Amino acid sequence: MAEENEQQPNQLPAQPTAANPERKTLDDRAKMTELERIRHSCAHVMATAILRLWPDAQFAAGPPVENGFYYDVDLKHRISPEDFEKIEAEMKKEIKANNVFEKIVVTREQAMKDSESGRLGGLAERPGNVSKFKIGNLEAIPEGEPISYFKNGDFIDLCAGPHVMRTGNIGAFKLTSVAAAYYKGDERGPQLQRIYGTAFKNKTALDEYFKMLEEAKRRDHRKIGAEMGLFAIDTEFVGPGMPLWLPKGTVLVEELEKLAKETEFAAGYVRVRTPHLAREKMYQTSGHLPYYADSMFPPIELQEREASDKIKKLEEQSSQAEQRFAEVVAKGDSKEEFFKGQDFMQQQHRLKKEIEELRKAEGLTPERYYLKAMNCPHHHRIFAAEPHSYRDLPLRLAEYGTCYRYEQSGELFGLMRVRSLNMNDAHIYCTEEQFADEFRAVNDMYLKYFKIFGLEKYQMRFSTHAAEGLGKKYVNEPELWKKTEDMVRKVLIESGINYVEVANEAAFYGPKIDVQVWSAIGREFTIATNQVDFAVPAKFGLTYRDKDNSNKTPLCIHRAPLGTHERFIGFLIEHYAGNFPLWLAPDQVRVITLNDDEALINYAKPIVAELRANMVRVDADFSATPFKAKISNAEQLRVHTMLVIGGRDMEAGAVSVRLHHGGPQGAKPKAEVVADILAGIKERRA
RNA sequence: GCCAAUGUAGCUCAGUGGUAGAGCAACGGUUUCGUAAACCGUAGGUCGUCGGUUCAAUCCCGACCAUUGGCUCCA
Repeated sequence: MAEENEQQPNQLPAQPTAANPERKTLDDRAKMTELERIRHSCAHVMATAILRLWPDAQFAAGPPVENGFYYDVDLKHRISPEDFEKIEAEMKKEIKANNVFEKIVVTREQAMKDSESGRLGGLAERPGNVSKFKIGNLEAIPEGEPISYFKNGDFIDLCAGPHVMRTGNIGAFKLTSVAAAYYKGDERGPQLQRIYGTAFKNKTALDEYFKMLEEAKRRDHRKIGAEMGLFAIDTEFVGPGMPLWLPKGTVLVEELEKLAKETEFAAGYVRVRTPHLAREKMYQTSGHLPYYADSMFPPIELQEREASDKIKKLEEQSSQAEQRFAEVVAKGDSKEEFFKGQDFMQQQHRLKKEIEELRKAEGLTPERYYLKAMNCPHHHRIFAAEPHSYRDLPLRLAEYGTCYRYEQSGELFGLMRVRSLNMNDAHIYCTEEQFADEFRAVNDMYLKYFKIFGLEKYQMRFSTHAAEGLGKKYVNEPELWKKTEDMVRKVLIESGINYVEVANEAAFYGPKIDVQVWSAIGREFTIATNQVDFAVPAKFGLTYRDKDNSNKTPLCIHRAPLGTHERFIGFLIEHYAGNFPLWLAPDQVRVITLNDDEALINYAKPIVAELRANMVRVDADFSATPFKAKISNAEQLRVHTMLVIGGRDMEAGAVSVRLHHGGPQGAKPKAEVVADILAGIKERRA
């Protein structure tokens, strides 16, 4: 299904994610590296160990993954990290035994029989404990493909291999975590326990891996964000997933917006602004509600229309009945009073029911407003606000729009996955003839940005629809799908962009191209997106007047090359490990005097003033604090450029430059230094 | 939302069934120094929240909230 282009060396190969293990072909398996074989074998050893401790365990799938391996197990006992030591001890025994991984080719009938007896994925036959997941795996093997077992010691597993020769070939391993996972990744299916581990050729490589993880933690955007005072997430008062940008983080936000505004202005975009809310009708019309409602915050409901006199009258009667009932209850407890009370109660009940029915009949359902989860419908209404001629097209509407998405609680992740987000959004309305050029221009813009940020490790992913999703996941326009997908593919091929094509991942309104990047800890994210929309403009009745005086529906390109501030900045923090280039650095320059000598301060002050007058983010440390400490403070803040001033500099009309992480650069004439700083910012030097 | 782990001062972390400590940061003072951390002192905590067990809970138990690692989902 995934059709792969040639990979550039700087791009990662497309990999099935842990979530969606594509069934490997025998060809793929033959290509498994030695490390992957070690890890796959280690998964078998782990299963062996788990069975010795809990013989009734049922195993599903246990492949090698990017940094190790896992095995999904169904087991009554909840495996927790406390159990790891026990399991690892059993694993060590199995490795020490140095059992051979023996391949046994069998018939489908034999495999089915061994599944039913519980033998597969077990140490022995387990009557009454059918290897149910192995049956599922067996059924997934195409007719004609050979069926094999791998056996180490008593453990026999349905497995196509390949493995290492002996369990003793597994050099070093460690169990790392336990998680819930659905069988075959299907939410509706049974939930299994997924035990993760990792394995390497030897202990040194294993230690190196954990050292690397520690390194990665150090550049985690959540850690650096706190250290540098970039953002805060106040879950108690603001809410989870809704970051607050602190002053220094706001610098990053505004620098990115500045970059986007300049770039988009040059590319012929116009800017618009839209509210954060819209009526329910907006999302009914756009078609988002049926596809997207789960990801949106629940609506704000307003009672806008007034009820009819008839309802008002009934409501009055109802409240009177309620009052009388209360009076009766308060008065006494005679039989007569009791029945009277019953009457009022029944009366009220009847009235309420009648009122409810009337409200429904009169269409008095409350008016609903939704927080916008995307900007496109608003932009569509901007298009609709004025009549358009083919001469106006392409019309490129840009906005850093604020959106709100109700992401599931377990999905939130620092700045990378949030509930309030600012999107580098724009919608390009164009004719079919203009489409290819516009689409290409958008791709060029991506590449321009990536160059500025030195972004080298990314993957372009072209997501197309799947026929079986038409009318459900995707708008039911089979011909339009084909046509637009062909157009996009053509542009991609023509512009020589390397990409991976993935079926059944498109937006509901059209195919898209996502740019995937990886966070410091290896998690994958879409950093930018570019989508074609051939469906929604028509739903809003958007048209332009063409040359032949007919009304036509424009195509729409959604694009967000800088993604969202939240994710993009989260990514940049990790990309630069907090050591931002001068133009982005929240603290660009700090002027530091050797001591608090008045002459030095008087020499330094005009330099600070000149830089500030040129919009440089500069501050000064003229304090009596020991000089080395002043340097250290500035380094810890990650101030990009430190201008150090002592007596020698003053006499020479110079300043000594020190760069964060770059060390002392020596003394230079102050005018030269100032000019260089200003140029570096203006050029957005790396 | 699901599974698991975690939650002690602004940060990094100790700690105990008898109502809490260290380093850094902050604040006050001393210190006058050429490229990553001077010295002394002060202040700072309902030990995530709520409930339970107990004479007594930060510690044991439960629920909830949040974060983290995964799953599902996604910019």
